Amino acid sequence: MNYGSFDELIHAPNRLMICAILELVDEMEFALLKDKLAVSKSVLSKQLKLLADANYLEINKATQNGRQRTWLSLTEEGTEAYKEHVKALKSIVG
Amino acid sequence: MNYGSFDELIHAPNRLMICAILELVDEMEFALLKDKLAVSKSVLSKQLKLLADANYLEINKATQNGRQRTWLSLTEEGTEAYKEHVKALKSIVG
DNA sequence: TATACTAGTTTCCATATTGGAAACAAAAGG
DNA sequence: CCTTTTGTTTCCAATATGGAAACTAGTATA
Repeated sequence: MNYGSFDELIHAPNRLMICAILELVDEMEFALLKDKLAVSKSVLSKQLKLLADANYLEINKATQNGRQRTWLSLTEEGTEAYKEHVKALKSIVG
Repeated sequence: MNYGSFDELIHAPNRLMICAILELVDEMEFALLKDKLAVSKSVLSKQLKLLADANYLEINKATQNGRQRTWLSLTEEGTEAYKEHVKALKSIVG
């Protein structure tokens, strides 16, 4: 039986939300994610960097119709870590 | 539909474990809980105080067979808050 | 080209959290 | 008394968190 692996990096409220959202929608724009979380852009940027540094998150920048956009998505490693963390959570809270 | 109420006090890893354990077993001794969490007594004492200050935890001291023992248990308010937090978690992680 | 705007990033700073060791307190036993 | 047991509180260092402001890069506009 696999009880999952508790991941403190993912557990923090904002980062848990980020992972949960990105796992569902596969990818999302910075600005939209910022609105969903209701945090400042500096805070979001820093939380994203933490996830990216752990190879949990991919940050893709592109220009569309003259607008700069940043797309976020979990890497495979990030998705796996998130799923493991969810397992761990479930084994804790039942 | 009730999505629960995310509770940062409960969410922190050690405190989440404390609540999860106490919700299951109803009450537990300080020393045993300390072993389960694998933290120092000062750390456990402080986390317990935080929960107690929020009226989430009851701390009962008694002397049994000449030994001082401290029993921990969630209050009704604590149990309720924990359950709400678990709901919130589940609504986040699916 | 100069200026302004958009979209994030990084710096700065203040506050909060976390953790263990050590000092302390209280109760019980010898 | 002195010691042991069982937590609590203090002390101190390390990390985390958050927003505002400064900064950067790309794009648009005059």
